[in-house]
Amino acid sequence: MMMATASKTRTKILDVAEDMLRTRGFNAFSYQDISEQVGIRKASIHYHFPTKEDLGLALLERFGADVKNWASGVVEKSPTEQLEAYFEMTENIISSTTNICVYGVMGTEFWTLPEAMQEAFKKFQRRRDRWLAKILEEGRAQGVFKEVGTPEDQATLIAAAIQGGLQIARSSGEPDRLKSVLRQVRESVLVDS
Amino acid sequence: MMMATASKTRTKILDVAEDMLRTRGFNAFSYQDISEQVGIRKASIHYHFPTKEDLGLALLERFGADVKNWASGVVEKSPTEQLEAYFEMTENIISSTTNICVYGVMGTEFWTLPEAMQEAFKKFQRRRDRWLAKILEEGRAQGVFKEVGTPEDQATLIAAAIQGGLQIARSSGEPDRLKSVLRQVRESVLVDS
DNA sequence: GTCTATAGCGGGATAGAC
DNA sequence: GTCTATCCCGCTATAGAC
Repeated sequence: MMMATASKTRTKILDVAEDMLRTRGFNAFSYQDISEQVGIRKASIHYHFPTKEDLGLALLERFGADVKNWASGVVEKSPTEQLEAYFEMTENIISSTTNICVYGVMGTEFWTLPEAMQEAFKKFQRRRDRWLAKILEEGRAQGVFKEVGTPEDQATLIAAAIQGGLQIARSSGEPDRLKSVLRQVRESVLVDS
Repeated sequence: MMMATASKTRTKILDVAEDMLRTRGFNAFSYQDISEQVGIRKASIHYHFPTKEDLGLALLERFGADVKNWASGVVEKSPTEQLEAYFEMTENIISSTTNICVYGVMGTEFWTLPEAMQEAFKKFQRRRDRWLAKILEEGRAQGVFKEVGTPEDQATLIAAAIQGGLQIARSSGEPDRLKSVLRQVRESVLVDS
């Protein structure tokens, strides 16, 4: 498998860009912003990522790999545990107070993104939805999840609720409202909760 | 009650700005964009809204009035009918395919907005949540809604799910996924659905 | 109220030295 | 790989004529 070279500077740039993407959105940070936090001049960033679109695609690629990695780390667990692990990961996002999930940011900015990023994002999003639907099917088969509508519908609800919940939690100044969402989702999924 | 003068041009500017806010976000449209659609020069827009922050605040003020108006139009209906009316309004947003709700846009762009807009948005958002919670309480009292967690938690879930659902529906290119969300929400709220 | 003209800034991006 | 210097563009905003 081809792997993009992961120099230290390149990684640092991606780290900083990811953080700003999550707090401000893709269009609201600049090469100048990155350069200040990384400690190199903005022209140097163009060496690693010629255009901002390249940077955005690299971010999406890395997100994809991170998610895959995370999923393979919990794949042996039970459906209930996998769902709880997913909730926990969600709560970690909000713990840095200003962050929200990539899905929400790009879902909102969607029509302002370069076409290649739109396509990459669609695939990225589809993977999440399929993963969720699969977990739900397994849980239903094992009798630990409620049968409420199709697994696909339920997966969409969960993804949507978490995505919106993160936004509400951070923009209302009440981070605990994400917990409200997770409580409700849990009740709607788990048998005898 | 003080009413900002609503000249025709001013209204037209707000209409165009609202549309672009919903499709692209607050930071991703310019006075130039507005001027092209309204048919006047961009300098003229500054006569009506000296700064972009003024324009943003005017938009939020109008949203508030619109919502109030809408709510007073359904206030006599039953909780179930009010909730259905709310769902229907949501579906109307997505019918123009590229639009999403203001809550989602500003929730995402939150930390890039001028402080006055952040405050105005918080209040705007709080009103929606209180409205939803009140409907849920009434429905429970009348025995037509399920008692799942607190009304506040459930209101947050519904708001979050719809907000996220609109984003997923439009960025996945499958507008019907909003329907999935609404189906699931309906099932989680209505008794014997 | 709308216009032309322009200031002033910050954005993405490139050239070429080191 | 990183630097300085620079280009071109679009943005918000203002000045002043009409």
